[in-house]
Amino acid sequence: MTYYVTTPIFYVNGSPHIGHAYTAIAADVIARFKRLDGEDVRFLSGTDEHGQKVEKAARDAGLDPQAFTDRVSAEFRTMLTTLNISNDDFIRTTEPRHKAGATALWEKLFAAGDIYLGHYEGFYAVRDEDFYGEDDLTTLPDGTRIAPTGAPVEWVREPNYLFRLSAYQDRLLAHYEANPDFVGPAGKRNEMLAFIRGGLNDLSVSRSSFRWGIPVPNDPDHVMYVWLDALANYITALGYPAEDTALWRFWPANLHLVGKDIQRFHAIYWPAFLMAAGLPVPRRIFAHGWWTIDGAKMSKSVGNVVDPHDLVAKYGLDAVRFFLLREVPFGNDGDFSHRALVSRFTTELANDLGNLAQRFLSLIAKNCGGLLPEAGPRTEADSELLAAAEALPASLREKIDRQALGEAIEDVWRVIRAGNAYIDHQAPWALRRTDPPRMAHVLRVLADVQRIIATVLLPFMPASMDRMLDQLGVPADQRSFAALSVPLADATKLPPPQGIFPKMVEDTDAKS
RNA sequence: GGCGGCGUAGCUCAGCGGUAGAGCAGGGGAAUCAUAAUCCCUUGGUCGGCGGUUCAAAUCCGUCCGCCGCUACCA
Repeated sequence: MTYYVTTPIFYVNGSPHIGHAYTAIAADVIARFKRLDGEDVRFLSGTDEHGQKVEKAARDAGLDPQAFTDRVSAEFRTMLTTLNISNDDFIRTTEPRHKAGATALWEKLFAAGDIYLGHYEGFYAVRDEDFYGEDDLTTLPDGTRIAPTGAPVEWVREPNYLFRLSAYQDRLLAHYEANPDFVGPAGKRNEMLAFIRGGLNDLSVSRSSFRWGIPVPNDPDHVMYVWLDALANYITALGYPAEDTALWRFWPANLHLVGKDIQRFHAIYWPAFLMAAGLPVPRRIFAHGWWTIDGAKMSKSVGNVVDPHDLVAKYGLDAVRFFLLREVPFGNDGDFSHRALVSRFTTELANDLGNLAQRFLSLIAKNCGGLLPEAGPRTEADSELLAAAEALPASLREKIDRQALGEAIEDVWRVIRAGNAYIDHQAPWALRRTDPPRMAHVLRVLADVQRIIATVLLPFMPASMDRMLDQLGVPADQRSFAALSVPLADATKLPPPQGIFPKMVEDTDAKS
């Protein structure tokens, strides 16, 4: 089975922050999980590089738009590398393949009669080069209206191409009805439905007030409005309009992962564009929440914007990946703080998971000559623990399929806690005297359980769990769910145990 | 204003018709293999207020209070 998962393409008018990192990590976990589960996976990320804001940001930076986007796009690529994101492709909307595909999509919609020449009108602030809604405006005592920025606005009317969104209201509703899982989380789905039921207006899909965009076919005065351009990336990266290529098998996407602020574009406009183009729509769109920092909204003016590179440098990549997905039910908003991260790391990674491995591995090293012990007859307690571990791949699959990443981690932790209880109750250090074969068996049960734990956690913490599997003597080509059915060879030589998650040393003088 | 959601132990949350649960934090004990890490037991809640339906309500309905989201062209 194919599985196609995407991040949004990141808008290059600013540098990467924790929000971008969050989307990328979550999508990466899902992509890695599906690969581990034997699926044929395509994982796409990229950058969204057109539009007035980019044009302006480039001008402010004293660069031409292409040079500017080259630079910022590279920052996002670097972020993905830093975060160990396993995307198969990275698309930029300024690439020829994208421009060609987006142009083809436009032509298709135009030919179908769903794009027509009309006009867009609204309150426009020349100083801000931006349109404003009536609700945003303030009327001064002398009757002039001003934007929130203080800039005076005027009513302008601009010729524009419009997309016949209104014609798709019923088809969208029917699709939502027939596919209850089309949009997640459920609350967001209701918002989308309410929006559609409220009536859809046609959508302006071109602009003539700036130049930095893909030219509208046969009308060079216009460029495509950024959303039509941007959303098309999900198919242009598969080679659209060519539908006979090897990559096209991945369409429709299984999952568009997005931030909650851009959900409407993905859950309403994008399916309508696809319907108009005669293409199947994505199977699911899931919106995740936002992070506050120490309880405060992240903003440039407050100066609390978190740079992913700084986080990784300070805490280590897998600690960050784990924290972001563990701390909060996926889909909810969360709060990031040093204290919370360190607490999660210490109790769950160091004490629960890391220490469990260290406990039985050091016993194997000392009492079994560092060789993986043989299994013996099972007691009820053995079977119970093993069964709980063996159930993990299936239970995680179900949770990953509804993007319940936090619940998936919780499932694993239940087994980890059971593992710590098991080793305490079995007390292999006492069996060493009284019943050495039973001791060997207990240690083997723990090794087998830990192997499953480390395997199912690979998508979340790839580098750390690879090291844990090294410690368990699992060959590099035996790290998949399918491989779990093949037991490790008895007497496999294990390397000397080494802590995977050494505790973070708190800087007691952090203020200086 | 309209539509929707939430309010459960100190904290973060699960439960969504059958007389309250998890993790963390707090208290007591055990063990000593281990990153002084673990395990066992335990304190703690009139499940936002008030009414109603029901043999039975965090769980359904109404209402009030308090938060939050969406309400179109702004990634």
